[in-house]
Amino acid sequence: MNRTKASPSLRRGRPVNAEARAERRQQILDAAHRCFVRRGFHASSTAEISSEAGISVAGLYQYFPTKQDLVTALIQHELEADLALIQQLDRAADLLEGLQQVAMAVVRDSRTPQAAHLRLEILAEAARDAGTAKVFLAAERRINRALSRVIRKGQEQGSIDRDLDPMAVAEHINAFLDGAFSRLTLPITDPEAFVRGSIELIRRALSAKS
Amino acid sequence: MNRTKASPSLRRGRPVNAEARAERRQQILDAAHRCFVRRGFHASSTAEISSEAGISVAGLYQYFPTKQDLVTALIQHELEADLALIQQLDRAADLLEGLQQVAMAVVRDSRTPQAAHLRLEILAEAARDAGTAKVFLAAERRINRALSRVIRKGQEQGSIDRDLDPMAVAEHINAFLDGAFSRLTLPITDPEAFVRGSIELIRRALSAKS
Amino acid sequence: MNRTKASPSLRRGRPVNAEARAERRQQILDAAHRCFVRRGFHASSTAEISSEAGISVAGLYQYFPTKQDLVTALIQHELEADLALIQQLDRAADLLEGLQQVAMAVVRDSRTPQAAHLRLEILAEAARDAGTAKVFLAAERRINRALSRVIRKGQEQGSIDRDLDPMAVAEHINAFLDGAFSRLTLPITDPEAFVRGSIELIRRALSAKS
Amino acid sequence: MNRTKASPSLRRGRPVNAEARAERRQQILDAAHRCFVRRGFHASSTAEISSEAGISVAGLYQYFPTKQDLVTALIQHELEADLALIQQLDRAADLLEGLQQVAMAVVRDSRTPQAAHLRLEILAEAARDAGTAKVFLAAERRINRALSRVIRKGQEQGSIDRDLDPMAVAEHINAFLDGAFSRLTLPITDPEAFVRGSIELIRRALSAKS
DNA sequence: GATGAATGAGGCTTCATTCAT
DNA sequence: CATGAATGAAGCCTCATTCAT
Repeated sequence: MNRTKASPSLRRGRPVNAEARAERRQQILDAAHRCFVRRGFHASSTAEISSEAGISVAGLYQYFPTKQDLVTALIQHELEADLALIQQLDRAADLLEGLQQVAMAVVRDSRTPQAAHLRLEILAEAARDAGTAKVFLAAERRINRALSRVIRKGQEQGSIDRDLDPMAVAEHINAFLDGAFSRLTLPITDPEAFVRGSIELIRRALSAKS
Repeated sequence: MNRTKASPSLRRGRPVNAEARAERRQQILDAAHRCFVRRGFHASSTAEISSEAGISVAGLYQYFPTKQDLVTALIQHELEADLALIQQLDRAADLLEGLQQVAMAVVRDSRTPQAAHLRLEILAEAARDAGTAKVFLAAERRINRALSRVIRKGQEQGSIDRDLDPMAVAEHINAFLDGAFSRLTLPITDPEAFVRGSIELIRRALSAKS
Repeated sequence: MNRTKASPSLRRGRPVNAEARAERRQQILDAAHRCFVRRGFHASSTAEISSEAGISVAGLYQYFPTKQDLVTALIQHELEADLALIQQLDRAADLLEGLQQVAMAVVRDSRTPQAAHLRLEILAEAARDAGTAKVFLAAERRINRALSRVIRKGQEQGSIDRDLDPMAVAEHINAFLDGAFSRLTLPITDPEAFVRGSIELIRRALSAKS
Repeated sequence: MNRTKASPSLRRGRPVNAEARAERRQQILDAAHRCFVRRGFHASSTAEISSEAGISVAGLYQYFPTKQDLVTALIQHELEADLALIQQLDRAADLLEGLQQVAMAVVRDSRTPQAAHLRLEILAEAARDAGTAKVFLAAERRINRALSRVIRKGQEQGSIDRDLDPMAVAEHINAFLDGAFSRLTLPITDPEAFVRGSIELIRRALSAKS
């Protein structure tokens, strides 16, 4: 009866296959990523995802008790990747320079249209589902805080207008970038030029008046 | 030549009631709007939509031969409403003033969160489906042209920097506004302040340097 | 209330549009024929049939109160055509010669595969539905009687064995021909040779022993 | 090379129970058989079939991914049974004697009207659907080859005319028997006498001239 | 008489999920 | 732990049929 849960205290060290488990979990998340990017959250079936992950459907349910849980986990995973991206800006001397560099790297990445699509799916899911909205806003706050730190640095250097409220500006830039990003899902003529223009407008908006 | 259409007065049987048909069609689109806003395109079933429209499922299919057709029609309808919104700017003396006014009116409208959600669904659907992307881009071009006209007016008045390319700026503003708009689907503290901030940043980006 | 049926005695001669009605009816039967041949009875929808007939669906229901009625009418029509075919044999001097001629004419007709398909649909429908079976057997009896007359003529001429029972032979030939006919629906190599062989075997079966 | 299939004993999870699967599959085919005989292929719904098989509709789809696949499988199953029937003739010393015996056994079997009905459904489906036609013709060829072997044996014994082409005769007999068989779906007076007459005619057609 | 408009019932198929092995 | 097997509920769509015009 209590065999499966028997005396965890008797197990020394970390559970035997925690590593393999985490690996499998990631494998599923990757497969889900590919599926969601291809067809969206709702149009991707558990069968499709598990097949893409090279696992049985029932197996999937041992890692995510619900499809919604899988969706949520993937969203969280994705949002963390976004945070990592923003944190790259910290390394750049100048916010706008850094933004430019990161943005150009992103726009040149062939996987960006898919990433942009996924971002839209996430925004839409947050609009539909209050739970997702909460998760999204929590991640958003961390990102904005990171971004505002870089902005403040820019203000100290003088490249960004000191009158601007760093946190508010962070929120707006974030939103703006989402808008610009959403265009990268579409077959537009010159994505690179488009992104360059976006960055340039942001620069104009933030730069200290003479 | 006109044999098949000759003498419509001779047409036997019950005449087509174009008016009632158009009305019913709109009634369905309205119901679909409500459903799509509530749950998104894919999670809304034809049963749900037709029930909301006060019609049978089979009846729905006399107006839209496919669920995707209904989705597309609704998207087109929505995009046209967006165009109308942009055209309101023409009436304002100044682009930025006009933008401010329209934006404030929008943010105060209680239906805006839903409209914003629908906008996200449309963007996501465009990312998924090439046909929708085409429809979207076509509408986008019309909107951008209208917006660029207003921008040019601003440049002539001197309120907008003459070095900026009106069409490119229109594209970016449009994208930026989408990003800002997407935040209105979320339970943020002060939407009005947020939008005001967005407009202010756009003003800074566009305004002629002293 | 009794307007539609009002005083038929007051109408002189035949009802006003009996002719037009019969024409329309035939027009529908022809359309149904084309549809049934293409997809069978059950897979052909009233919408498809009426569209093929250039009429509204509701219009169809004024001529055939039920789809099954239409099917039955078409079966009857088809069976009568079969009877007419058999009666052509009467004109030939010799049964086997006549059979040969009719069969060759049939096998060379490009519409024969379709006719053969329809014949199979009719047989299958008769196997499913007792009502159709009755209709079918009634027509069969008339055909067999006609055929047996020709056979008797052949016996009198000496070309057919006098020991054979004309009616029984008619039944068997009829069934045999159905079997041979059913092969003409399939993409076989040389239909004409096949039919020739069939007739030849029948000839051997019937011919008087030396 | 055999990496993916390596060491089946290492396969994790519940092992496939091939036996139970085959049994269930047959159980479904039997149920489908009953339904198809009752109402034909197109009028039998998946709900009806699965209910008759004591399985859920979704369960049905684990064994046959499509209704058409089920139909095709059943057709194939049926055609193989026909082949087995023909192969019984091999055991008889004389073709015509054997034919007589098999035919009498068939006509006395109470399930024959149903089998005959199914045969008609198959022929009709082959006329409708090119894929089925191909399957049908392939089976037909095997049957004809088996039949022609028996015929050749008859020719060697002298009971069958040596001038006849065994393969051609096989084709015709097969077709003729289909025609005769089709009559067994109908409420005719004396099926046994009818079949006896059919065999007698075939005997006359094949027997060596004195 | 003929058509447009509407609909309940039902068709095939897929889904997320469970459970014994 | 992982899989095979099963399923109720639901999804989209089509059908034969009716009825007001």
